Amino acid sequence: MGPGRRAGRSTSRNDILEAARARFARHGYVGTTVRAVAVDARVDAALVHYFFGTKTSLFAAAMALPVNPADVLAGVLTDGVEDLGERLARAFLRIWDDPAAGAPLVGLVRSAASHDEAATMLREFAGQEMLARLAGALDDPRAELRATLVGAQLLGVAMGRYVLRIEPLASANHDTLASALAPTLQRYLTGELSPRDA
Amino acid sequence: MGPGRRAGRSTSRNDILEAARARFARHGYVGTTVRAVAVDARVDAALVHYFFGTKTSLFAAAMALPVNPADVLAGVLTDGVEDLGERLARAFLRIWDDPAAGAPLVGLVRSAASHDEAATMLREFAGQEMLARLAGALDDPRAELRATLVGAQLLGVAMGRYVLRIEPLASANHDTLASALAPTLQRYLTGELSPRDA
DNA sequence: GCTAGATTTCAACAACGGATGAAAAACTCT
DNA sequence: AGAGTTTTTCATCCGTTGTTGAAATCTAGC
Repeated sequence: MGPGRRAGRSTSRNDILEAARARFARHGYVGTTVRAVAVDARVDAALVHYFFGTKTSLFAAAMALPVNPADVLAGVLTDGVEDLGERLARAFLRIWDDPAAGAPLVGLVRSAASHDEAATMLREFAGQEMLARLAGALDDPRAELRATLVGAQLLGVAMGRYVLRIEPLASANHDTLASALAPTLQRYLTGELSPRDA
Repeated sequence: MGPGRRAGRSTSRNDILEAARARFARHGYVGTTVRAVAVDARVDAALVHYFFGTKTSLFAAAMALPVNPADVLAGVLTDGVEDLGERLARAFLRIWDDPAAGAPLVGLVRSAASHDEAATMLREFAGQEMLARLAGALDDPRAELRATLVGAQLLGVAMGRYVLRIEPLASANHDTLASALAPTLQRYLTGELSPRDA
């Protein structure tokens, strides 16, 4: 093709971002190469560096979410604690089932498993930001443990349904799943943690 | 040091295995290099290949579990379905809290997130072997969905407590956690999946 | 049309990773 | 003691990766 700018408006920056999101979601941070992203975007590898500098900042740019989950959580928390389990389950599934938000999240989780920087990213974000806020809304001596139990259940669904795609969980109906999860979350949030408490 | 065999009995093969387990558990398959394993084992990189051939078979050897979880599950399943949630939760935590079995499992999960071969390994093993057996013990039209819900909850605990080490889940007491999880698992196994079923 | 800036490829480098072949040293068995 | 086997390092190969510098081509403002 030869060097030099192409005629017309350039979509390269966006092509690269989309290709990067797909790669990171499928192969994680370490398993994704700048060159492979460039091939997917039909672009030279140097262009990736021209737009984004280093691989790490490309990752950061690609993992930027269209919605801020902390805001979604804040919205869910305003309506009190009574139906919280149900509303939480539905909001969670809605975000993850949306490809625009789901792909970066899958990439983040995949990368967090084997890349320290991504793990820190996820921990600070999900841990400090979201779990702390959830625990703050609870008013219970074991609020933090309750919040992490909720987090563990949702993380498990994220792994099984969206990352590993285990059937029939991966294809399960949105409502069916929400109904199954809601009582679990509600018990972790406000119910008796151990049967002997009753 | 110079080439040639060292005096006395050699522990190198085992040193390499232990170093590999630790590396795979911390950095996953892709993030672990044969050279780093060799350094940890205080051995030349070529020796790793001498003993284990390829990196993939080193991984397979390092991920071999001291106990077969499928057997543990079979044992748990013999005593009927009444207290199954409680027994399942305890057996799960017992295995993962044991370092000898826990390290390979953490390595497997970490690697599964970003390495296709490890993902297949985990899927075939946990999916076909364990979830199918669990579903088979259930006698319910939605047995498979129930089994994967149990799997998702346990996978979430594995990720949060052992892989990402999110507090206070990571340091939570064994019994406290088992008590909190047992009702969830029991409901997924034999309870009403959706509140409207009642 | 000229000039400044933006976009694009090419070529290359330095580091790293998995893997191999050869040679050296120790052990085993007769 | 000698032959064969096992363990060990060294040197090296070859492919891959992140990254950079230079040059070429297009667009925009004057």
